[in-house]
Amino acid sequence: MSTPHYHHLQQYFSDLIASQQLVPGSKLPSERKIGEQFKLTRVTIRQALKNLEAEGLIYRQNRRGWFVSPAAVIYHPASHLSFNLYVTEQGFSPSTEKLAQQIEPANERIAQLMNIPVGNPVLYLHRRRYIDQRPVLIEKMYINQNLLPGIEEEDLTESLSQILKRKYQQEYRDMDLSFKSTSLPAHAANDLGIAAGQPGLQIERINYTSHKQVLEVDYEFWRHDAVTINIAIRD
Amino acid sequence: MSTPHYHHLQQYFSDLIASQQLVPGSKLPSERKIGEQFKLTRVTIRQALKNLEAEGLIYRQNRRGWFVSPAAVIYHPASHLSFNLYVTEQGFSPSTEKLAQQIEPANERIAQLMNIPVGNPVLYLHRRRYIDQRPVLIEKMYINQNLLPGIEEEDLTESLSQILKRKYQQEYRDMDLSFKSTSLPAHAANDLGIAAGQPGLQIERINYTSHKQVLEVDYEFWRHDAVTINIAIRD
DNA sequence: TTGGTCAACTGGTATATACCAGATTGTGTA
DNA sequence: TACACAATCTGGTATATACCAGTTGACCAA
Repeated sequence: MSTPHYHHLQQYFSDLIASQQLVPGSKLPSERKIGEQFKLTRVTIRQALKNLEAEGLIYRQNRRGWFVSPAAVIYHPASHLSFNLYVTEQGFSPSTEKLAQQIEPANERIAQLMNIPVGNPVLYLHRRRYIDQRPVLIEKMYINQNLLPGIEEEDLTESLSQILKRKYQQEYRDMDLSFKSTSLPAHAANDLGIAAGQPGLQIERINYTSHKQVLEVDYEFWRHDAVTINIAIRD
Repeated sequence: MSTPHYHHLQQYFSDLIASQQLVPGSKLPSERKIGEQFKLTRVTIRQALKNLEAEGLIYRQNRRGWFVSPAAVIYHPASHLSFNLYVTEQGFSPSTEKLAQQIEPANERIAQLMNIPVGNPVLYLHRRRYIDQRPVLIEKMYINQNLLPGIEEEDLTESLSQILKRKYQQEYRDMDLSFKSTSLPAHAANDLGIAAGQPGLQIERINYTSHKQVLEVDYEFWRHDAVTINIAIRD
């Protein structure tokens, strides 16, 4: 067994995608069909498909099939551009869905960051964001409502940075970012409609006002194949 | 089948690790042993182990076994600290191995970035870096030797930033960073001694001199469980 | 003590098979 | 035409089994 069978399969689909005989969004044949064609069992085929998934070339929808991944969007956090803006600029179609919005008592971490007592109310916002109808990102944010009175009355499917600018004459400035490549936790995988344990990218983002106060703490859970992060460091 | 069997197994090992009954570096029982204990087949066990691997809790060494992952090191690219420094500061023991060093003709991308003709010589450096004896990172760098005459005579297992400072009175300043969570390409997986297709983090880094010239282009391939990236954006 | 050989052990790859649960599709009825 | 329902298709989970290819450790010979 010089090179394993699944490797040939990987190469086969990889080539089809590279040569655009399979275009983003199109459906692969079912695992059983591929099995007939290549005389391989589903175990072997799934190994190949999972590897392609890890490469970011394909993705699956539960019990619907495997699909070719669209190109990843480039996320440039330092630019302070909103999701809607940078996704649109790159030729994709963004949308946002609010899954939950409520006033919550601050947990320890949030309280410490926002310099408020533990248990004080913060605005919790839970959103799902799409690129071309594909759910790619779950956001869970904690907003310092002391700094943004009345924020909970806004349409929070809108871009937050827009609301900040329009209503509060504030802009995002300093931020702390933390990235970790790891599988998606069950809650995020569920929200994205994918099996738990699939690879993902987790981001923690802390946004500050121009007066060094914590405006918002943001946890993002991305499909790993949906995004590339670019940052320019300028001293 | 309310919750799948592999999920119980995952929880079991996850708990053992969280409660430190299994400490970083220690070996899990073999897949067959686990199978006997839990009356499950290897297929099911491997599903659980692969999920734990994706979470970053365990990793494998080819035909040696599964091991508990050490804590991830925090990489703070904007700090300009060398690998040796930040790894040491976090209580780990770094080491570096030079895999290749040669003068190479610049490819299109490198040439364009460095503003030199395609095919002009650049210094190519290929290193493997370890944390506590575990290979975690493959580096492939292209160095603008026009800006650093004689660089090829230095000990290039050393920190490059040290050499820059000592020999050339230069320091890292501006840089462009690009992150992508994807599986490791075959060459990097090989160099890390792991099976191709395992999850990883790819970084492209372009380092500039204080005069906006490209000093070095760096491709990094990290084990995904070995690193968390932190960046502070300050306008 | 050193070096080599070999058996046992490990994960890696693969076949064949089965049943489950959600998604889709087609059909027949109201 | 609109709806309900059943058949079918899809990936998800799992068993049982087999052989391959590096790794390790024990043992023996030089």
